[in-house]
Amino acid sequence: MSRIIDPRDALPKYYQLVNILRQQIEEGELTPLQPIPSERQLEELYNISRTTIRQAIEILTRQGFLYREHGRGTFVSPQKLQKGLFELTNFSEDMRMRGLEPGQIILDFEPIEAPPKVAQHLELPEANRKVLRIERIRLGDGIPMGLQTSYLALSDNQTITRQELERSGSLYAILQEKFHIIPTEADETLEVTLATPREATLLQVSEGSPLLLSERTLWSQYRRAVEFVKILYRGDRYKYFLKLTR
Amino acid sequence: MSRIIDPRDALPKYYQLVNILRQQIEEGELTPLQPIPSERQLEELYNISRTTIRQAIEILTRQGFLYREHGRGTFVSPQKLQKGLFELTNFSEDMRMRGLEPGQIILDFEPIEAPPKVAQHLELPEANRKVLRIERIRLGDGIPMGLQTSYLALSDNQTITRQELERSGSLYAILQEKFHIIPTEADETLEVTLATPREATLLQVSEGSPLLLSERTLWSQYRRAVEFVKILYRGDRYKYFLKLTR
DNA sequence: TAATACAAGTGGTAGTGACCACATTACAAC
DNA sequence: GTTGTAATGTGGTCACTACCACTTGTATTA
Repeated sequence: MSRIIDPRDALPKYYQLVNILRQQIEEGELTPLQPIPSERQLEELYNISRTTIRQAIEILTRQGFLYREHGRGTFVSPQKLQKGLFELTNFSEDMRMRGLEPGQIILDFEPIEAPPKVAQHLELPEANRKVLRIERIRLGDGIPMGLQTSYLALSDNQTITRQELERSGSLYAILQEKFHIIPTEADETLEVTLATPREATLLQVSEGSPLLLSERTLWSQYRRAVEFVKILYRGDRYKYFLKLTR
Repeated sequence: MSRIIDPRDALPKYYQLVNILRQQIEEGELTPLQPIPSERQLEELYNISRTTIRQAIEILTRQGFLYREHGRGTFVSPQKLQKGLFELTNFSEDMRMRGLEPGQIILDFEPIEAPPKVAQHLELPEANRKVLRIERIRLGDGIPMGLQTSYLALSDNQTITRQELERSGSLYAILQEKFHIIPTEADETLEVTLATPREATLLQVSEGSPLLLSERTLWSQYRRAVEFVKILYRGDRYKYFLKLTR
């Protein structure tokens, strides 16, 4: 990582500065509660305009790395506020963040007619309710963590094969690389349920064990509903992390 | 709500524009999936600079009201993405959003020595571990929804009385009005547990019923840990809503 | 007819300059 | 010593300008 801003770089200058500052924070060069150089000083340091600098600081502030105090300066956040920022993550990322190796067992992979509830969440027209149903056991270090059922709303010319999913492991990666669909927003609900006999067997818990049920509707960058996904997490193994801001 | 930007207004211009646009969206004057006027047109319309306009649109975009497409324009989000934006809410706000009348029964209100786990989350020094413990049953339309235990880290000169809490109902309102402490960020975890006999009685469920356990550490605008709060929600009555972005 | 090139309009990036609001410090006046 | 004040430095707001990247529609060309 370079420490200067290169105008010829394809990366915008403000983003180059974001990277430089974040690196300095992560490497401890800038330490928590200490002020970073003022905006005018950064102008001098990197030979870029204040507009650009403010754009970079705004991003790092929103991400929780920095905080500003009017009239005093811009400061590095305590670590507590730096990591685990609330972001839209998929299961694999989630597991890796917890230090576990993600894995999966594909139980089902077939196109079906969407059930009413799924059709409603995906806002499918009556005419075409074909969705791809994928059911998987999700593993962390080889141990079942959750049972995931995805319903994908894809166009007729967008197809995914079971082999692709087995190879890649991440649905989101396939969506992005193959169809340029980027998951940008999601609605999610969390609630408690009890394991049915089938769920209990698959998750290796006893029948009636408490589970954490997450239901999520995923939206692409074009504001189109892409996926409705249900995940049943083992109540004894899974804890949900959030970071809230106002 | 005025439809023009007043330079003499104490409110910054970009924020006045935010209000104008949001009102137009909420009143249906700007409809979902339709483009709003381009940045150059807004310059003409309101006689403000593009810098200011972009600042306003950036806010509405982040809040989910608008989305931008490079080379095409800026558009109003489908309703789905407008409401229930992910924000830090307190119990009262949460209940009202669900159309329920919030209520409470105060079970405990006393200063105590913080238990180790609480002290750790609040990052209390060994020397002073006094916290205010408040235990409440939270009601929605008179029915128990959750059992909440708060631990407040207040300075010696910051005191809250039980009467104040009974009158106001909202701890956050008191913190803000009396001490100018604004809750800005929080870490939260969600998991599943089973009701102990005491919890079962208080929540009017049977012993061993599944509950949703939320643990939250709250931070002020000055990056100081203010509150550690545990809420046990009835598994059969409560569903947690989120909106995720990336 | 189909492919290509161009022009116009959109948001994205960047610089400059100005002034305001707020916090802190140093210093003078009391 | 305490108080008030001015200077300085910080982030916050705003205007104006320029050019780039991307999308779309239209005209041109093969």
